[in-house]
Amino acid sequence: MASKDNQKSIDLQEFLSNSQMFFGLPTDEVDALLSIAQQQTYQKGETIFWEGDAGTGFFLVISGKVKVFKISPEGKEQILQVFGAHEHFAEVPAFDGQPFPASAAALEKTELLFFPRTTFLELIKNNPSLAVNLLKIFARHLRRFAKVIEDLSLREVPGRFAAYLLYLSDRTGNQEEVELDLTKGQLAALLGTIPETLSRVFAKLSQEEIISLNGSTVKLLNLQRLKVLGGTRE
Amino acid sequence: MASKDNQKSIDLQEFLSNSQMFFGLPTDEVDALLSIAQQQTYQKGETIFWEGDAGTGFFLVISGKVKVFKISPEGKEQILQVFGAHEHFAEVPAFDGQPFPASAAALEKTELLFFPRTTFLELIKNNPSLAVNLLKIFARHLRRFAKVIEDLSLREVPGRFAAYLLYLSDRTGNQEEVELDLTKGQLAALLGTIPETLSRVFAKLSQEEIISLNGSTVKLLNLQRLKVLGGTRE
DNA sequence: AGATAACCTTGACTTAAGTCAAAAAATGAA
DNA sequence: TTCATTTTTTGACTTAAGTCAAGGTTATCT
Repeated sequence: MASKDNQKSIDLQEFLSNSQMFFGLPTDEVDALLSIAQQQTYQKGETIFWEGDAGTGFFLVISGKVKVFKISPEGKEQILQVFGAHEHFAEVPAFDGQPFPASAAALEKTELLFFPRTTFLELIKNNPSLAVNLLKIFARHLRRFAKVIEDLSLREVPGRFAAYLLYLSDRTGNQEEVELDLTKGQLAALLGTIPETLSRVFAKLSQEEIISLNGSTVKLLNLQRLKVLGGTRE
Repeated sequence: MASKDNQKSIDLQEFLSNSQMFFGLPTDEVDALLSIAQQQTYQKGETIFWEGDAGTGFFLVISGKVKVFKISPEGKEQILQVFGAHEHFAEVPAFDGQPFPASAAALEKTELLFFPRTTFLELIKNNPSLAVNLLKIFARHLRRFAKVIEDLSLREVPGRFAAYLLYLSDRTGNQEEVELDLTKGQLAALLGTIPETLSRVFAKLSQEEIISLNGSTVKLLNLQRLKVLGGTRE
């Protein structure tokens, strides 16, 4: 019992030290953090917070997957980002104390660590390296968002989809095939479209033998044409 | 002569101290900065940097107006942001040293101060308050970008335009009318559309007597309906 | 002022992508 | 496995917004 608990807390310690946010933080600070952080569990589909709620802190994903999204009055959803294990989200409201700028929900059963804002702010004050970590995180988010804006405004759905496949291929280093980590519906919401449209894009690209689909595995049959579609600018 | 130069440098000192970035910075540091910053002048339409160029520093607008934008291979432009006097841009590449994520050009004759990256990084290291300032700036940009993404994905052009008018009205505190600070073409690029479409939206809203247009002055004839269109959520 | 260029509007047309509805697959719980 | 729920696909249709081209307006420079 006691040893199991101990094991678990050592895991979390590693988790924190390996996260972007707390990288380089002294061990005793990490321990202190852990005693304050609250572990939370969400079931698939459960809401973590709604856009407009008071920004009381930020979250680190221990396991599972979370979407951060905006939703229109008509019910259309735009996923801003998906976060998996070791990643954290809602750093901006935790930093500035303003309401959450978007909503968050669990895409599957998810375990989170919640860090209250006050703890977080004190920690930043006492650890300049944390401020630098946070700056790096914000900088990365800003670059990502700039790309999303570009995609939504300057590219059509097949191009966005192709770019996403190339991104997955790049991440895993596999030029042959990629594994979709989201349902088609969620993927549609991430790419700024709706399931019907994405479905037709799948059909078109399959028919043109640029990709082929087995379950959630996408074979990249024609990287050349995929790159043209995805507009590999480099 | 000498007194004129002196006068000018005092102005710039004030400029720096009043900018978001350098707010609260000790006077001697500001002086040191000024001796390193390079003053630059750009004519209307002139490019300041291109997306992909090495991120060598950031810019503070002394006078004039600058657009930061992305452009598609087909030539469609999406303005990410417009910066006027007292505002600064390209902080992210200055911070992370990666290439500029977008291009920048002068919308009118513009005077800038350029701060080389190296100076900037040293300054951050020695002034924790500067890191906090930068965090605030990044946080604000992230919130803005999240809204832009929402607009592009979940709203149509009339809604975006109405939201923009309401934003101008809010900024100036004038519920009766607002002054457009961009040409229609630039406004179209800011709202993620093209001049023809924006022109038709103007026509439609004028015909429905929601707004009326005199030169660059837009009278807000029906705030109610404008708010419905602009989707004032809260 | 007059001329050149930049910008804006309008019309006719095309097209990407959304809507709605129904059927087909896939998933998961009993 | 079987049934029920959820997800995905497909078809027919609509619509917002882009394209192209022509005219009209406004601004700018000498």
